[in-house]
Amino acid sequence: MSFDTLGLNPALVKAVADAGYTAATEVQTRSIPLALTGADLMVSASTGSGKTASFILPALERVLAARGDNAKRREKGVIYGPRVLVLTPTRELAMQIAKAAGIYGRHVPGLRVATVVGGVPYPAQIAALRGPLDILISTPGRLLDHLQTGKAVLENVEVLVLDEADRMLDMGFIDDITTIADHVPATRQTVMYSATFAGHVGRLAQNLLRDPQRVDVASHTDTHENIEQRLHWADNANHKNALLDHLLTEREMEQALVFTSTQRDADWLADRLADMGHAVASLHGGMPQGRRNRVLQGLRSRQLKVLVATDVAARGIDVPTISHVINYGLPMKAEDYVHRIGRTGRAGRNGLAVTLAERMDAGMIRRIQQFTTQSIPAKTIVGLEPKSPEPKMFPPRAEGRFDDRRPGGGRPSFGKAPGRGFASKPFATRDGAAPARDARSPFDRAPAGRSEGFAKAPRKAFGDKGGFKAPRARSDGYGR
DNA sequence: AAAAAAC
Repeated sequence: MSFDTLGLNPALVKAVADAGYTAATEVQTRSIPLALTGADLMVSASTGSGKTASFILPALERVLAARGDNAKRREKGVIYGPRVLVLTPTRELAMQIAKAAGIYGRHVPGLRVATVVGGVPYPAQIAALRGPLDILISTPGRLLDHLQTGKAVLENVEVLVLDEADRMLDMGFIDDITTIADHVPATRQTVMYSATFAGHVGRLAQNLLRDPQRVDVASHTDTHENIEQRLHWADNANHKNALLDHLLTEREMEQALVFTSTQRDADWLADRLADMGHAVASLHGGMPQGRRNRVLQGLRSRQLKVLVATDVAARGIDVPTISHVINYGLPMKAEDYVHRIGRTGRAGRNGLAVTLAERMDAGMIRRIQQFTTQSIPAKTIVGLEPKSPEPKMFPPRAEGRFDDRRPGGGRPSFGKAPGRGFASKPFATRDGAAPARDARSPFDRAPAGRSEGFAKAPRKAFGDKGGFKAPRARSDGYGR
């Protein structure tokens, strides 16, 4: 559906068109008209579904509608605080949403958007909170800090948006969110986004929302239709490294996001890859915020080809040129796998999500397959086949939608064109391991001409790699 | 046993 039928101000429709979007996504089509009525909303939408615009556009609509009030508000010399407050779990997400607000709000005269997140100096934030403000995007901790010191005023908030509510609860923000919500007028509109509304999130919704409308666009069992998933079994860390290097030097590799399980592994792996000549940096919560910002900027500007990150990057990061997501270390929760792979295949592009697993990871692989009710097809790369037999995997329990969607059995493998699925062998048994070089996939082309180990030719490296320490667990001395 | 987030 087109944006101009959603009831949005032409200034917003124009900004959306300027940004290159023609059609609204499902979550936008369904939630924007509801949001414009002022109703409370519970929205479950998968990552990359255009979620941010679905709450930023109605927020901007409200800002536009209130333009007349602003002169009055500014005159009085009183701190009014924002009209719209958005809470997000991570700092990067907050800044990304702020950027989107700037883009969609470019034709909104005098729009003021501010972010309040941890890890950055206070004075600029305090100044921003004091000035006239339309939209405030914040992580809970720092905002609560400002509330306690009286620097943040939320008594004129009209719209409260909770993005990634399930994640914020996972991170222990329940009390912070409740306290912040207590500072916001009860007459507000509240919009809550979450992958699920079961358990704690549902209870929080009950406490914060009034007669909410529900918009269910996607569940975790839905396929990312434009993301091809693959599994490579590796004998050991050495083998995993060789597979990784192969993937990173594929011709189709535009930019890769490589996930590790720990901060230490992220630094370590980025350091090794830099030594190999990759334009790489790491990203994790243990890094100073300034450097986190620079790294993300390096990824966006495409100075970086490879980003090695912890799950801080699992949600929200929206960089359309990420062609590969590689799970070098598995996530701790199956749910996080779904968020990780959603970092590729964005803005209508195709993406490849490759999981490198050792035998000890078989349990997690099984849980992921169970969670998504899909199996991840196991593949091999010529010259890099695992020497030990693959773990025996059992098919995930097929639930309703799984069968409903593909009556013939099997899942689409890449894109939507017929005949691309692996219809006859939907499960990753040893027999089901398909040849790696499958010419039907855009990611499968002729071998790069190298069968093992890392590339030796030095290429351009990115950023510093200070503070690197080899992890004790890695005594196998791969590579060199 | 991880990561994230306030100082």
